[in-house]
Amino acid sequence: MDIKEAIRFQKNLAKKLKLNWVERKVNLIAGFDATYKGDKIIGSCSVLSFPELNLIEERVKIKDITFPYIPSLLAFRELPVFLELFKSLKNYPDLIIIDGNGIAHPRKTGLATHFGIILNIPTIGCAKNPFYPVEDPPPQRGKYTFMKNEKNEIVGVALRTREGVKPVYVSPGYLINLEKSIKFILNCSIYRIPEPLRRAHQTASKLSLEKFSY
DNA sequence: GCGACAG
DNA sequence: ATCTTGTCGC
Repeated sequence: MDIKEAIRFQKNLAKKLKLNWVERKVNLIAGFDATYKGDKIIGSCSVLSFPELNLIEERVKIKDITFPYIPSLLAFRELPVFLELFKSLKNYPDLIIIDGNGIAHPRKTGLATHFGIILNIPTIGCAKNPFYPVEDPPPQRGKYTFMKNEKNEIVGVALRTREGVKPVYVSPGYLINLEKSIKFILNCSIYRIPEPLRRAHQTASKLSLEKFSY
């Protein structure tokens, strides 16, 4: 898969995009994150109960890096590890939060959206930095400002998950709308980063510190 | 052509 | 993302 093929793949993938949330009970939410160590990528997944946010299951997986980091093509770098992690889960999550963007992406197929379409599961993108410029929201928890793409369409928000702390950048991934995405991210957040993601990140970075991690 | 640009 | 410990402050 080269760059041109990847972009073509995304354009085709975008045809399958759906953002309708089917109302139902959410009991398990999983977070997926990745960190890097030399020529390896360490993927991690944490499954938490909702709304209690207790850790139910956790998986980690180390693989060789097979694609460079190119903005807008992050999925081709991180998705392989995530797919393996997902298959290894014994507890099937009702919703997934991904460290990255959903439709806040030039072709509306950020990592979270790509992931959701491939696995046919609801996903939300939650990034630590914005893909598009966005105004900072008021300092109170729960406040947000809209993020627009190059066509001036609203594709996400800068959301304050904690009083006076830098916001996170939320965009729907697949099978969920923006309002529900905001609601779930807020209900999962104790600190700045929503718990499922925070736990996955902790586990991945902890493993990357091991002397022998292959 | 130049600068921007998730992890 | 990564190179990296302690420290100041709510």
